[in-house]
Amino acid sequence: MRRDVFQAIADPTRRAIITLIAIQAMTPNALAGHFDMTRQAVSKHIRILTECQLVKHEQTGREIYYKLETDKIKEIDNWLEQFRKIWESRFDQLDSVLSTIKKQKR
Amino acid sequence: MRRDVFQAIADPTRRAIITLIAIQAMTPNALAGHFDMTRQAVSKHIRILTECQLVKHEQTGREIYYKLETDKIKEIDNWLEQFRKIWESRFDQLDSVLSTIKKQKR
DNA sequence: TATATTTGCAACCTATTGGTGTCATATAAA
DNA sequence: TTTATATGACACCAATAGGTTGCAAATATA
Repeated sequence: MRRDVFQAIADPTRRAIITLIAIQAMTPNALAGHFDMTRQAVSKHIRILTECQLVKHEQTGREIYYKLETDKIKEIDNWLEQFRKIWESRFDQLDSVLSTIKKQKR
Repeated sequence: MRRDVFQAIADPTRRAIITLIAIQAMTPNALAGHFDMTRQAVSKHIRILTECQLVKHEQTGREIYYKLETDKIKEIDNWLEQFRKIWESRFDQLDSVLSTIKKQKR
């Protein structure tokens, strides 16, 4: 089973779950109330999020509260880092200079 | 067909393609040389990347050079923005204070 | 012109994904 | 103790994803 952070955030429901629990910890039941699908389906998404450590839980009685594990979100941020160098550097400006030269040649 | 940026970067091959063309524009043939799969499979990935505008192309003769469209990468960065507020703020520190209090109670 | 190269597209196949309903278990409430 | 509630795990199913091969079209080369 391929289970990495990128695959986890690919699903819109899972991204919504992440956003919801980022604000405050929630139980699966409470989460399910926000979606047009069964509690089991939502639980399956939570399971995937848990498996790739995007989410941690805390049990109080029979209720389980899920909350966001920000460390793994940072992993996505780290991947983006390589592109920030491109779009924040002078490459973009250089690129537009080059295409201007190209246009002038025609 | 669900086709958004998050689904596009879910696949490891597509992430590798993105990284490769971020450095320099490449043809599908050249790209295929980097992977253990057929050129058609790589082309299919390129097609998906093109459909969600992560990639743009430029034809010169019979060769087509693909290059990264950084704007769409920024979309991912924008989504992460909401979490940066969490992990860069004092919430994390507050959280550790709260759990310390919790431990002392036991 | 005849041939080779680069590419995209479609048909096809299998594994995975995302949903469902059913059930067992643990805790809370009557 | 009996009943209600919250949850996870399982079997199942349809749609999708990611790979394959084969082919047609456009451009470059002999």
